[in-house]
Amino acid sequence: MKKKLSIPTITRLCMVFQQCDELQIMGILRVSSTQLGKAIGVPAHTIRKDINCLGEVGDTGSGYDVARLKAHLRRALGFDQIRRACIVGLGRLGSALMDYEKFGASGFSVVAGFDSSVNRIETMQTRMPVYPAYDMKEVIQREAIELALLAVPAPVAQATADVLVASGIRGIVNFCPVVINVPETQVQVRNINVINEMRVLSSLMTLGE
Amino acid sequence: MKKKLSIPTITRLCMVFQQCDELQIMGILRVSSTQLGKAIGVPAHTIRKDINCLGEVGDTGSGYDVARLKAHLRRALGFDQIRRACIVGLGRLGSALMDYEKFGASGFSVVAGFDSSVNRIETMQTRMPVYPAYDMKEVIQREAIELALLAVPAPVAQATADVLVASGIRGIVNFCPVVINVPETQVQVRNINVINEMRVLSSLMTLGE
DNA sequence: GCGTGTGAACTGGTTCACAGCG
DNA sequence: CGCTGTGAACCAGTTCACACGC
Repeated sequence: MKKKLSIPTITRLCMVFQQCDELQIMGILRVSSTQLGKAIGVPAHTIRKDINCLGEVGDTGSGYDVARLKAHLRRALGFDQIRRACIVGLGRLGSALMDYEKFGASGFSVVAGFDSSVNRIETMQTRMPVYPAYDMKEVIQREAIELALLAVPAPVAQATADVLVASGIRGIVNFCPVVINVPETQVQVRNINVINEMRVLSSLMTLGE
Repeated sequence: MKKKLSIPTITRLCMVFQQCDELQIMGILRVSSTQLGKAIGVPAHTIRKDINCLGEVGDTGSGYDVARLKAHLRRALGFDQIRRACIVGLGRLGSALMDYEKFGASGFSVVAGFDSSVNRIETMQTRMPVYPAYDMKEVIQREAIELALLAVPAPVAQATADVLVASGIRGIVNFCPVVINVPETQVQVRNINVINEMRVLSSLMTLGE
């Protein structure tokens, strides 16, 4: 029974996908909603509802076949093709991301880095091509890059995002602690705001729940 | 009219708090819900509802006094005292976080770093004290550290979290792509999962909305 | 008229309960 | 008997609409 996927559902299904990967590596063939729920920290009902959105996948009475579940998720979430990505802003965070080797195993291929400071680029020892900011549009189009990890200083975040949009990028993970404005029909955005998460955490700590 | 704060509400209020800071720096004294909403990317209704949870704060008809609003938020969210934090795991991400100077201006004081690799610690040039992992409990208690940024490799995340809990930590920002289990009544957790965010983004891109 | 405060309506996601199958 | 699939019940957060004050 196919249904439209809500964002919380998508988020959880992505985690289920990850779990399937790990289960497969461990050689486990079948898994129940209870086990999945435990692994990703949500009740079993929720998992079942979520998985149901993809149509019937489980064998009633005996859980899910890991390989089959993973295949369904791959198609439903669009993980068939690997996505070409770039990192914009090579300060501490940007270069940490550049060194993060897990991208490859996750269906992403980070093929370029950009920074406005030529010095920084020159002193950077890396196997990934790095370009000055003014080449952004050209490189993104030439390399068919679909998504960007935006890790520039907050004051230039919007301007940089504008260039990304003009370059035809389709998705942005925004690490800057400001809201960026993009045409929502063309470009998807996810925000990761470390300071805000810390503040929320701090509030939860004082509120005691 | 005081009400209990939901997590989405807290998240937005933290962003409003941040906005107040910036407005103050710019010397702006008053702000409307419309302006705030635009700045943090949510409709004005929502902002008003959120702010209302703190009791009456705005002057009917003429928006909010920035200083007063900020003061209310500070008290309601518990930003009076600065929180002592530590960074656990000094790989690329951990050390990037260590260099992130914005913490100070945000009410946090990062007073220690921990890593299991002694080599890494020795070759690290930094003004922040860095300790081997086996000193974690002792240092956390001695330094009265309340929260931790957990950036260790995924396989040791749970074990490390257990030590943090045993050390009496009160909050964890978990950067590892696994769910960590902690006694929820004592310790608050917020997860930041970069790979999962990228996957969600990718799904949204294929689903075209 | 603009902007806040707030109760009422609504929407949609989560939780429950149970039928059905291995 | 355990586990999935699913319709129904529930609940929470969001959105709306309007009264009141500047």
